[in-house]
Amino acid sequence: MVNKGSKKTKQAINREILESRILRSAEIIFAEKGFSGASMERIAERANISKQNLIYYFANKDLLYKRVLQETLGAWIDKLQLLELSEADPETSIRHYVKAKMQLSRDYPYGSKVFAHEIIGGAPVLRPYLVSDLKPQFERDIKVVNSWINKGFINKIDPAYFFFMIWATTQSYADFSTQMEILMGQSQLQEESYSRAERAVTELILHALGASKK
Amino acid sequence: MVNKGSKKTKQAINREILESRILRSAEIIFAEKGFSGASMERIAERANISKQNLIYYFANKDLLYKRVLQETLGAWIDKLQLLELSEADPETSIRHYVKAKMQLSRDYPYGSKVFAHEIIGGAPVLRPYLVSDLKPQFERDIKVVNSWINKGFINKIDPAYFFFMIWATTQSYADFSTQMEILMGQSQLQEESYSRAERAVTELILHALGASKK
DNA sequence: TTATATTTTTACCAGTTGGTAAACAAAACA
DNA sequence: TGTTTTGTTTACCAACTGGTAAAAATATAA
Repeated sequence: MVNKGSKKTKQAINREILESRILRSAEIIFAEKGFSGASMERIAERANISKQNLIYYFANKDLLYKRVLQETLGAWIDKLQLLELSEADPETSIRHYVKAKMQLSRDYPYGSKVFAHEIIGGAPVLRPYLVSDLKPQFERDIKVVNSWINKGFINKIDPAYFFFMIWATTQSYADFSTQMEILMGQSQLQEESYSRAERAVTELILHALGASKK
Repeated sequence: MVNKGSKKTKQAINREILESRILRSAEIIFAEKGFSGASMERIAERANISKQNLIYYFANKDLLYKRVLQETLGAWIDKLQLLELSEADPETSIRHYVKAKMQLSRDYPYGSKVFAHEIIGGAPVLRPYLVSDLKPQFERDIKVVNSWINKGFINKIDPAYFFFMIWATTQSYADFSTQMEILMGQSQLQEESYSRAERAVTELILHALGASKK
């Protein structure tokens, strides 16, 4: 009882910490094994608690999975809505957009992988969110790019293909990192290598659109 | 006994037909549910045989999974080795390369998805093949692209990023078809829509490289 | 301190699943 | 035709897994 104010009790704080520790563990296990391959036992193990204790915080696996997906999608939408494509300046807009997407791949590699598994599997859980959240945003962005085309700022190509290319390219740095590491002979994509990739991808995309000033 | 020659018995023929029917079923189920989520029961069901009968043809699930991956990777390598990037003519080479990759996405969407699940999950099974088969091919192709750069035919960018972009973009038409269908409001990517995508992707990539003659 | 709410542990189970063993059926061979 | 090889079905099970029930422990409030 009580505690109507804003002060958080020790319990509430610990709860938050533990919940986010669980979510991070779940993210990694789901990314590695997919929904079915991830066991509650292993997720709990990774979070250093018992399986039953995990179930105390997240009543069932579906719920935990949804939370992981929501957190990822939330982070993406937050970051990408901020930058609002500007009608006036394609190059700057695209630079920011690509940079933000690349940073998301770097900062949330596991969430990205869980998302990828989900979509590849037909989006059984995420479909409603894609329709209600992503689609409207997508349609707004399409309009902006169309205005660029009409003003002759960039090449004349259906904007949908343009976005698909950006998404695929940037997300592949999270989703297919394993393949990249094997091919480039690195144990992991280091910080420096990541910013080099960011620059390369940005230039490739600017050229693809014909938005580069050079 | 006997049958040292090349004539195939009815049994052998039926066996081949049934095995490929099983592999097609397995491909679809693995694509949809991932390795762990795919049950032998459901794969058998889809192939219209009993689970035990399935096990008669493929002794265990790991073996079946490996076969599905091998068939896909085999088809890819077959198609892509054929086209051998030509040192002389970047534009034609790239057009063929992109076209081949897009056709693979269209013709083997399920295999592509199984492959994606596998890589995203850390390539536990495919890693050796990536090292022994894909990496050497990759390194040969890198050299060709480098020669283009040195001759000033295309923009100066690390070829690795270039290939990652092509792969990500083309494969996304198989792997993320669900997302694309939701965003473009289509029940499936139709034939016509696919060839439009092929043209768009080709132009985007040619521009990205600065290999377009226009 | 005592009562209450929260958290953790212990014990357990029903459903699913990959796989084995063996009986049974059908085709190919001699 | 009888025999052997190949293919299919039936019966079954051990291991794993998500989840329930409830007891035990710990922290918070009065």
